[in-house]
Amino acid sequence: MTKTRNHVTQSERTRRATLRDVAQLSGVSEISVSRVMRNAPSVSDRLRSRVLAAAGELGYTPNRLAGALKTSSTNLVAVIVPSIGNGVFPEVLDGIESVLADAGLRPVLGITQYDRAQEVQVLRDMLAWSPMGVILAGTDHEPAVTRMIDQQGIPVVEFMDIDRSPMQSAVGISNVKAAVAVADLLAKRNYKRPGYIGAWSERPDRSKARRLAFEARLVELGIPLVDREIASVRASAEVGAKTTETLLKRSPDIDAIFFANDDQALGALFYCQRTGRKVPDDIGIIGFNGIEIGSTTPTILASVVTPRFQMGVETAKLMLLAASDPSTRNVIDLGFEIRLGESI
Amino acid sequence: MTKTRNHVTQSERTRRATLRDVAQLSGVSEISVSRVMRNAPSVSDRLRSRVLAAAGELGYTPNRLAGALKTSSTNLVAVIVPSIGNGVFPEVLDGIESVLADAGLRPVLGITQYDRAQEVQVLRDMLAWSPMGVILAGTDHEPAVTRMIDQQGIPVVEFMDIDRSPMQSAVGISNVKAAVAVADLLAKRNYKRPGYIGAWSERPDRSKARRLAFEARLVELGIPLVDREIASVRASAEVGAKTTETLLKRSPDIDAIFFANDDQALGALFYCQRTGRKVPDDIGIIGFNGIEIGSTTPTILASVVTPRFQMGVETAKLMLLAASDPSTRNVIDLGFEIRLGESI
DNA sequence: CTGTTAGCGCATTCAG
DNA sequence: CTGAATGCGCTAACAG
Repeated sequence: MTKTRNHVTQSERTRRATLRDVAQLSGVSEISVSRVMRNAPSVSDRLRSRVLAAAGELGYTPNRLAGALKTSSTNLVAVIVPSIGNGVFPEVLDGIESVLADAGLRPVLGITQYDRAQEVQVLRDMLAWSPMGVILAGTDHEPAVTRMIDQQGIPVVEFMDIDRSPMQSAVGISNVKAAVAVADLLAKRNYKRPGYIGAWSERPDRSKARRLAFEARLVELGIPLVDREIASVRASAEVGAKTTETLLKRSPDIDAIFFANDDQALGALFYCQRTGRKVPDDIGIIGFNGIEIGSTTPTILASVVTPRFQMGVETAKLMLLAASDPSTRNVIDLGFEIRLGESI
Repeated sequence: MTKTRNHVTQSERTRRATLRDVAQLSGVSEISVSRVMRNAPSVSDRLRSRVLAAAGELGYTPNRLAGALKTSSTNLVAVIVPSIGNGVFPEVLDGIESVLADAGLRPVLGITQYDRAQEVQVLRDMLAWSPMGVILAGTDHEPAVTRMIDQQGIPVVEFMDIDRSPMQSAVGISNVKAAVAVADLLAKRNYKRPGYIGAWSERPDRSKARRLAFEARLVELGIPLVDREIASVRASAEVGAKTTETLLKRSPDIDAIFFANDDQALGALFYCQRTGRKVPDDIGIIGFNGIEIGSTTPTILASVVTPRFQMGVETAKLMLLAASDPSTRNVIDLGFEIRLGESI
């Protein structure tokens, strides 16, 4: 009669309800409760309602650890990004989360601080939870990353740039194309002495790839780069002002600057305003990312506008697709748009 | 001799290695492998190295689902915030993650879109994973939230404001004190006709509480609020410019505006600059949060600077403390600082 | 220091 | 449509 379970000595008040509790209260088998909770087919309405009543009474919540152990599949998605405090990743994450949430999936967050070794660590830790998929920033990873993901046999979607070929699928823009487009724009606007400013020692590498493409194109156009300045610290408006000052002091004849990000570009814009340099007459400024504030400044900031939220959305959609069809191999180029603004 | 496990029919190539595999290869018991993997005490160096060799060879990774099912404890922390795309939360999250990561804990992300019902849903879903703790934004939640967390008996830390009493512990600033300080500042600077601008229909409630405290204090000071404008959409610089235009058209004699956020305040600053209004001579502007760009504008934006990264750090630290001592009940007031800038 | 036993809570067989 | 048996992979609690 009574189930073989007499060690009910421990304080029952605090114990979480299980399938068995619901089964006993409603007088059905555990498996029937399981079926009801999962909305599995083949359950009579009568049984269903009895079970739901009992579950409600006990405040039963399925223990996903147990379910996942059995099925070895979870609704967790490992999302690994280099940073989160500022910059572009929060907006991408927002897009990712909005799609995942609608599909009943949960992002588990990992941050690498732009450190490839940390990416491996974080991924290893997350894979121990058997996530149903992995989302990574960039397409440049340690071999161990590829190996570990292959071994688990789960989908992976990489987002940001699509200049390298991804492990499976990727969503992003071509940084090379963007760099070329900016160089072409500078040429078209008759700038002759271009400069470049970056930050954070060009972490991640894709910003360096972008710069190299920019410089290469300038050479082709016959207006080679005059000078560049790469800050060692993270990008910010203040750093933008400082690097601009440094660069212009060293190479006063620079007539346009391409910035690796809008934070620095805005700092430069304000710096020029304070020091009486006319933008774009004395110096042209163009940034990267197209952050919102730049479109409201008295001199609207020129910038390469990247579709960050949408990038997250498409990334998550691709994850969903790959979940239902593991053979999915897509590369989605979302393209970019150049906001000309008034600073170039 | 051979373990009772002869259904090794399924493709072995793809199966993930388990404790048993490592145990068999290294010729020890499963529990010994377990102890080695967890760095448990009482393991001889010889055994340890043998096990590690075998584990390495097999590429063994512990399955945390199984471990967690057994111990009913995880290294997951549910982190639930209203939004992530912009604003203050990414920076707080950054602080949270940095501390959690060092402690071997992983944030699982939930986003509520400022919807209390969604907060309940998301929390319920996350609790099914038996997180070791919960971190929530704000101190205003559905009763179900409190009930569910109490029932699980896990620590919860709330961050942002500390004007209400928290479920257990909280980290943040007093929005009331901040509002009073701004009102006092306006009085001291001899502004007589103050206005207020907010956005997003005052979601979350704490921004409304801040406004009400601001208005109440103004009455005490004898300079009651002249007019206010609350946008229904999310805050942005563009919205800041528009709401400012609306407000000033309706109440042209306003001589200072307190903004619910710096995005709108910056938009206002640029708007005034474009339309020839002198800041702060014609109109004073003060924002909220102290975002970095505001400190580099030609007219430096006055703002209430909130310690967002540190808020995340202290929140996570409190979570760690509560994990080791469940009786922890702390409220940490991080305070704020008013950056006077040049706009007020 | 090392091993044996016995589940954690659920879902996949396979029978009725 | 419903149920009984079995084990996912790991680890506490005990031996030895």
